[in-house]
Amino acid sequence: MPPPTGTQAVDRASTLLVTVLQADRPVPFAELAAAAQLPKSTASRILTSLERHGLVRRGSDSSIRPGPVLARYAGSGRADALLRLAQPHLARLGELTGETVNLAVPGPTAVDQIAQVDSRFLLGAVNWVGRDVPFHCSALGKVFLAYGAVQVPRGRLDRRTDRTITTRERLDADLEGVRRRGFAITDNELEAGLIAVAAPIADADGTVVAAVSVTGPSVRLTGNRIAGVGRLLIAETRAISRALDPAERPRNRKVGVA
Amino acid sequence: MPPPTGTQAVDRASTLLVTVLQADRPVPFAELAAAAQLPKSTASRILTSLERHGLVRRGSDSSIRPGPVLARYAGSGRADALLRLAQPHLARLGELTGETVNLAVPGPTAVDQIAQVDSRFLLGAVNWVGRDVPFHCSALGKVFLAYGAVQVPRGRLDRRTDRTITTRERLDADLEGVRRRGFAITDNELEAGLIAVAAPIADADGTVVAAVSVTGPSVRLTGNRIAGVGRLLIAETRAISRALDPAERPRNRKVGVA
DNA sequence: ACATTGAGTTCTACTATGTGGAACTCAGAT
DNA sequence: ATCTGAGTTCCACATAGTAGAACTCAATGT
Repeated sequence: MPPPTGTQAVDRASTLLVTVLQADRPVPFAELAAAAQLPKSTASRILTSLERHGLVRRGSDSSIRPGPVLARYAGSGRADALLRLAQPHLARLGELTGETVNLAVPGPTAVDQIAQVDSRFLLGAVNWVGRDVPFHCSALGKVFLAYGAVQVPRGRLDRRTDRTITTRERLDADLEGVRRRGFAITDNELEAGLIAVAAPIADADGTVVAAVSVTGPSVRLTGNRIAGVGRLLIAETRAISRALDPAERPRNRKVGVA
Repeated sequence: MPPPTGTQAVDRASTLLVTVLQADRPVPFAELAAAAQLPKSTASRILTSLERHGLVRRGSDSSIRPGPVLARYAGSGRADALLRLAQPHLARLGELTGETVNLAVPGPTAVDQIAQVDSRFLLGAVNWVGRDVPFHCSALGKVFLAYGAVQVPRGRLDRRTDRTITTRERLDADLEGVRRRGFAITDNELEAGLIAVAAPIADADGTVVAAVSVTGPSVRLTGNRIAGVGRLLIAETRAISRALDPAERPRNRKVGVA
């Protein structure tokens, strides 16, 4: 199912930009064009536009890196308050559990990861930036579903393992459980051997805007340990929600035409 | 002179994205479309694409804010090393001079501002994010010209005041002076009553990649004070260049196709 | 010194793609 | 219940983007 609505050029530009942003160092032009599967002429043209707007910068060796507009944005403060506020809490969860901790927000069609604290163990969840994690079979996704941050996707519920929930009724029942408990669990539903627990972060209005998860292998995250992790998660996510409260109001200041 | 090379859609998308990044809070959709001078249908379509790629996010009230990809980029470290390293030095320059301090990189056609420390006085340079500051009549621009970070623009040299340098010969002479002194000066050349002093930041190879300026009104930045500011600038920019050195090497790690 | 290769930009003819007005939907006001 | 405003979807048209080929420039080899 390719993009339903027509915007090829912008999609391509976005792909290029995202690739540059996710690479951890300047991306050589050729590699970038290849990664985006674009003929070099097209890639060149699009990058010229992005450069004009300061979104990318070409080094003297003509490798591509994030541009001044992004540096400025990243540098000074207004970068998502969420991450700054959440960071210490994520770190603490990492300390306490030793497992992989993730912060995510609801994307249009899948869970969007924002930050990750890596597991202390050798066997742990790898970094999944850019992977497509569906709502119905991830702990983070279930949190978003349970608290109405996203709608249950139309169409068939993808089966990822033999334990994946694929019917609406069973999913609804599970989500009810999430709301009762205050945290969501996925137990071998996304990938065999993988267990995750997640709890919601709400803004001042009580709207769920993000979620935090703890993920590990089923050999470590067993029975009652899950309940304990759940309790920790609730404590930390509540703290984050509280921290989020007083901020996030002002909507003054008009946008200039430059 | 509209964009010479053809890329309307990407230009429009960039404008939208930049606007969102520069606003200090979520931008209401209508305002955004207006700022970019786009019919709402077009704006909507483009934003849908940007959202698909996680570059923007639409709040429940459908105001637009930077998306998870940007939050992630901003949040975790790889945001321009330059700014992080320079920040304390800029702050110190602000302390010592009391004047407006700017960090900038060479853009394709003009000086690209990255960060600013505001003047302690009431009369000082305002924030000029997004303004078009030409190379030949700004201190920062002259630094880039003098050290070959950009070429002297073809075509007529724009006259901004009666003291603006508009001939190649006089500009070359001035740039020679910049190289001799180690810092550049603009005295009433960009705007009446405005004086700026700037010095270069070089990377490990000695290539000039950025510059720092101190800007103030001619009533305060007089004669010998300029020399003193120049000396301060050189000291701090040297320190930044040195700090920049050991980093910025690794160009391993391939870019995945996601 | 001259040919060779490779990386990136510019050119150009073709048509696929993006455009924007109008119609539509939805939510909140009156 | 009707209106108003905000945003999304639709659709016929032509503008704007596409990709191959030609071109430029630099680096490398003989």
